[in-house]
Amino acid sequence: MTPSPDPGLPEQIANQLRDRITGGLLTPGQRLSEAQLAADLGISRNTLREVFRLLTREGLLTHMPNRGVFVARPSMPAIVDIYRLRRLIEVPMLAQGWPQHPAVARMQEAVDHARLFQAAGDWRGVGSANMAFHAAIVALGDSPRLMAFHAQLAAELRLAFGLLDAPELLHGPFIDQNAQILQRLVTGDAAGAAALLGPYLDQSERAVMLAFARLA
Amino acid sequence: MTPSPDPGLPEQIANQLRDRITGGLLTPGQRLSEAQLAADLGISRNTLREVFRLLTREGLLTHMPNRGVFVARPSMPAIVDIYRLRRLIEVPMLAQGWPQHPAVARMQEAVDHARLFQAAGDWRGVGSANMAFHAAIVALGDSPRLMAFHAQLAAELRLAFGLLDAPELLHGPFIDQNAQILQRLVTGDAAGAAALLGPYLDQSERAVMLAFARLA
DNA sequence: TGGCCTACATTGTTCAACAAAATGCAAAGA
DNA sequence: TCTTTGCATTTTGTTGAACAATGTAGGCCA
Repeated sequence: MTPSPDPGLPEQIANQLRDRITGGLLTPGQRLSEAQLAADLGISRNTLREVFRLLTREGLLTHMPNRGVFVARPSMPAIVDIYRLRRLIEVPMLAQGWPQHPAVARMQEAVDHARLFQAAGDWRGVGSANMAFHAAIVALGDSPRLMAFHAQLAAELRLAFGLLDAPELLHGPFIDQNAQILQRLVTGDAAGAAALLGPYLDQSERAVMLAFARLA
Repeated sequence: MTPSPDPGLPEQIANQLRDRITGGLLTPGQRLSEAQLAADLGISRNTLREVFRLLTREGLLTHMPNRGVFVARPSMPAIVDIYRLRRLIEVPMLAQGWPQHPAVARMQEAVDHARLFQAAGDWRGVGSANMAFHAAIVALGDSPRLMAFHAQLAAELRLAFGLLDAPELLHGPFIDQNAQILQRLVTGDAAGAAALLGPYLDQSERAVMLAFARLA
């Protein structure tokens, strides 16, 4: 996601925490104590603070002044917002996509990986491959800023996925749809591909909302 | 911009630095020494580091590992990218705008302020009012994430404005166009307003590019 | 029981120190 | 003279401890 020519320690720790959060080890709403977590991770409080800033900017943590940081709690409005923005971003980028673009290879790769993960029953892997597919769609647009923004949305969405069960319903139906979109794109029918993507995202949003409603 | 219920010290310092940068006190490409700047601002190195993280995320500073932070140098591709994203964001938000939305009042306010600043010959003020107008357009969409993203783009663009001369050419022509867009919106013609905005942004981009080319 | 007040715990910020990395300079060699 | 190697210096990266400021919890008193 990030081009990351920066093997800085805070970024490494941020990756660890990201995995813990999206992996469900940290439950949403949970408070993260600076002192204790710093000791757990073997880093200083100051460095951990920098990590918190990073993840807060990404929407994975919520920072309340003088009260501490908490694992973000995905809300219904947040999910609606994220899907609206995904439509706003991904559909035009796909529509102006061009078959020889390097990102197309990454789309193909994502489709293949998703199939492999599906065969192995690893639904979390399928979800990651799915997200990689959509990141590649945005990459078609060659806008570094838009890619970074979309990556943020994806991270926040993964947080929501993490606490939902029924991963098969969330990710399964989209493996073949991804393949269809990719096929239209490589045959030069970018408009047709984009036309598929809108309903695709609607369907995905409905699935998430349903699983989310079952929670509350 | 930021709802900012956080009067945190780093944010305050960040505002100061933002002003210094967009105000042209710091020249692009200039390196900022942690120790010296911390002493100048009367804060600790650690806190300054946090400020650097903030402004780096906003695109105003560039951070090179183990080398320090530098004032970002606006590039031609960056400007092209920013304007493309502004079109992608602002036009749809305006098109789905609705006359009773609270943000409309902020658009009106921005138009009025721009006129006042123009009368006073304060072109930098006009530029700020202009940006407030466009921020209000995005606010029509009621997406907090999109507003934050757009604010980032605006900050980066202000950096480019700061080092360009001819502010009258950059900001002057758009005062009346803002008023026209607003008028169409309040009369319920959101589509017409959006139709004006596209060419408007094209014209603005051309003006920036021209001034920028004169620099190099 | 309900509201206030005090003690405690946590965050916000600073300071001083050391390790790691990059920069600049100077000397040695071709 | 030009290049290259190595060293000293400077700057960043990270740590740990300290203190102030704020929020929280529990007990006390009416």
